[in-house]
Amino acid sequence: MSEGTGRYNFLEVEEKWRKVWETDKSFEPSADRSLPKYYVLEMFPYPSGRIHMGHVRNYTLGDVVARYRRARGFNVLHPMGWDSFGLPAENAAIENKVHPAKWTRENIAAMKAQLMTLGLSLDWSREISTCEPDYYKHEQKMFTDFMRAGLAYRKESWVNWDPVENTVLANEQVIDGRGWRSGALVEKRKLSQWFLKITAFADELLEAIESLERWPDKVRTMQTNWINRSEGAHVDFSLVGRDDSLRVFTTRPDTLYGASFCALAANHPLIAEQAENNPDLAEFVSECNRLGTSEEVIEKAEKKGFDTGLKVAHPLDPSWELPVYAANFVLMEYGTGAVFGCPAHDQRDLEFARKYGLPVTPVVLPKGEDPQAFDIVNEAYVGDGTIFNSGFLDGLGVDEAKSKVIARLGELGTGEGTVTYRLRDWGVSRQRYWGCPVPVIHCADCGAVPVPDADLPVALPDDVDFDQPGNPLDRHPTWKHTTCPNCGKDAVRETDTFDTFFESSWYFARFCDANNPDEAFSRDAVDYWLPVDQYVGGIEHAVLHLLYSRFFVRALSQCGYMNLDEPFDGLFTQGMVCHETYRSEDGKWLSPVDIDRRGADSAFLLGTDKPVKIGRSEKMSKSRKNVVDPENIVQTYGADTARLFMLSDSPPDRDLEWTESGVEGAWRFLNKVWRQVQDAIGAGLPDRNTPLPASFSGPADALRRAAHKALDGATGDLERFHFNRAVARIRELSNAIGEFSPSDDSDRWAYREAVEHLVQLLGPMTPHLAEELWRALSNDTLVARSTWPVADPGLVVDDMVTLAVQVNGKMRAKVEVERDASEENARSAALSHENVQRAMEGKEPRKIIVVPNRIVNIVV
RNA sequence: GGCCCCUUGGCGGAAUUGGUAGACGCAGCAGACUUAAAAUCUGCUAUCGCAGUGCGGUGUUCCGGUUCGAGUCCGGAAGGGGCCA
Repeated sequence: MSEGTGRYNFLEVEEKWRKVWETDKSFEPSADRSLPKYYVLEMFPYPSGRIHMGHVRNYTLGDVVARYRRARGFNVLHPMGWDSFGLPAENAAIENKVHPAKWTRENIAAMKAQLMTLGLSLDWSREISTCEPDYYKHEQKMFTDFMRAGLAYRKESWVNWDPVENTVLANEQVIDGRGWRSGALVEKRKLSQWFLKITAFADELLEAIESLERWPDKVRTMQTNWINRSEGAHVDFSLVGRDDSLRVFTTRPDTLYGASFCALAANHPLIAEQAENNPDLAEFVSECNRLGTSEEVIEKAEKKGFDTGLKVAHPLDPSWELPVYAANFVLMEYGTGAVFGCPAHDQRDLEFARKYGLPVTPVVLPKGEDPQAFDIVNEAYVGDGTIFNSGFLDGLGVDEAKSKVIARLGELGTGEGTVTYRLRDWGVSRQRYWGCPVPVIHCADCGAVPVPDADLPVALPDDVDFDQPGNPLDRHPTWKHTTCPNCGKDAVRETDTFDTFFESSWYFARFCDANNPDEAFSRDAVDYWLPVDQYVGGIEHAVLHLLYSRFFVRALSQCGYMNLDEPFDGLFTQGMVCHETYRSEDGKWLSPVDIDRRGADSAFLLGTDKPVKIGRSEKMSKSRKNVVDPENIVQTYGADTARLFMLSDSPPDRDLEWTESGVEGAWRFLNKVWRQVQDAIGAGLPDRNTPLPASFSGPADALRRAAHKALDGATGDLERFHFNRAVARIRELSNAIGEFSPSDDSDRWAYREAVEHLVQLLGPMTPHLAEELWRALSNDTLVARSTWPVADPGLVVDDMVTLAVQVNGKMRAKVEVERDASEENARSAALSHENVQRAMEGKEPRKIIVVPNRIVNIVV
């Protein structure tokens, strides 16, 4: 404890207790599988080299849960690791000539040291790093098992190709048709790639969303939309003058009589066939390919088509012929890559029809419209209505017409009902070095052969250069040359690596048995620990990471690794950490460390009188320079202050505004608590085991009530992730303690009780200070290992309650009555109050509503 | 364009889920301690009126509704945000 200064010496104290926890192995879970378990996990970080405030918030929230659950008697697993494959390491290699492995390992060491200073209750004995062969060899095994189970397959696929980065981009990495990093115009290219069959679980993934009760609705909606199940039909249009037919997918078979053309994706096989003898069509196809595969870009682009000259016959009326177009808004990956256009009832089709002079025939009549007068001008009608202009479907509703037309198509053999999804199979191949090698050998005779288990891992070679663009694995002189495990002939290794979402799709399972050298994890370990009880992370992973992980537990279950429905039982998505932005007069962004804040709304460049413009609070980002380095905060105020501030004002799911004054407020509070406990000790607290006194003075009773109410309320708040409210209650207790001065032994007994509650409540939030004070109160245990106190219900509810009295709904008085007083007593207490009498102006009450322990409303 | 969410003092937010609006904190003001400052402590702080410690009016973005009673429920509008297009 610090001497002389009268202030809390956090530097000494925080380091001391971290060492104690480490020696004590306080955060390693018990191996006893009969204990109730609780698995708390925060999304593991990419090792960029330094932690940022977003990490501090994320890991503080998780740590509060972990420490609280431990105190509630759970066997808690709270691990940490590194999502350590990925592009930045390769970029560093290119820019700074440092090997990705070296760069990554150094970053991990630096970030780990920073994380250590936060006092997180992590079990570091389970630390994992996904770029190490002892991690990725297991996922290579999984992949070969997926191949054998038919869950991984290879196909030619159109991809977004970034010509500068020389790699495939995901749709979300394409912004306005350009690569998100390089800014280069993205091209469509056809590559042979590996896919994981996530669509095999589309229905299951969709239906199970309903069971994820402890997930935010927002995330559940986003996943539902992402999977986007749609019921519709496959319809076959026979090609005029040929023997084959064109299969289209539609969600609106009821509008088939409104068809005026068919449109095909530019890379539909039929278009490829036609383009061979049609250079103009071929040019159109390559123009479409330049658009990329992003749906958003495609949707925003001008709708263009190219008449192939082919005709198809209408499936319900063979004498009716429709033209066939290649179109830039139809995707080969969705449905069948072909649609029929019904301009009257689809906006895209309408724009297309207007452009190419195609007929627009309305077939759905909105309620109340006259069939003779109803006309489509600039807006397609997509709503409900009655079918008309449609032969045997006339007069039916949309849904009835759908089933009837599907039945008819079935009879005619020209179509059938079907279900499609927007969700597509997950392409996992990346043309990159710093990733997990795809464990496959290509043999001229045997094809793609999985690497046998005994040969795993397929480790990345260390001797690579990054002097040229493209994949260093591919141009490595020896690495890819090997022999076929089947026939023994010369063969080559796959040189692609996995998408880094692969590693993060199963890391939560590895943590259950992180040091298992033989298997990814033992069945026993995952059976006990999974699912994760509380997952905490950013909303940015609402779809991909979380959906892939949900897919993985299903795929792994199918392959016998585990038996699990869902990986994450509870999910919490925290808000961003924001800060004011500053700009100099010439418009340059300025960092908060260079700002001299004077008063509520003026600021100057530090050490000068140059005014600075204060901008609105935005997410901390390097580009706006509004970042505050956690390391500085921890050095200046200590980890507990940073943690407390993270928890104090804003609800965890909302954005948090980082303010210097708020941090100082948290720091002041910690010092106040420290002083309060010193004062209490100075007052001569009774020994810990002193029995409960028979009676208490009025102030002591009030203090005890404050302590038990704070405990009861804060416990409920912690259960419900209302950490900001829990902090408020703790401050209330501190305020009550500050007003108390003991005068006898029973007072001092109550004093100790209140102070101990305060310290224990702070345990999950400011653990270092809590340990220091707990020890100062002559406890020989650790708060980290202590049991959460239980509130005495008799002290949580008061004997007397204040009733609000309203007259005609307006608050007029407050009256004190006994808790659970009879309606009669409440009524007469209310009526006898002088303010109430005055407000009633001598009138007779017409009706009196009494809500026990809350309110009396007198209607006159 | 579609769907969803949000809007409470100068600021962050609270409100037992239909029952005392503004807990707790930040900022501010006043005071105590001090030679002084820092630190700390105390008080005030939605707003207007009557004149002072109480009483009354108004007040949860705006308009309307349901109800004895609405920040909370319903309908509409505005502004902000998110997701999908």
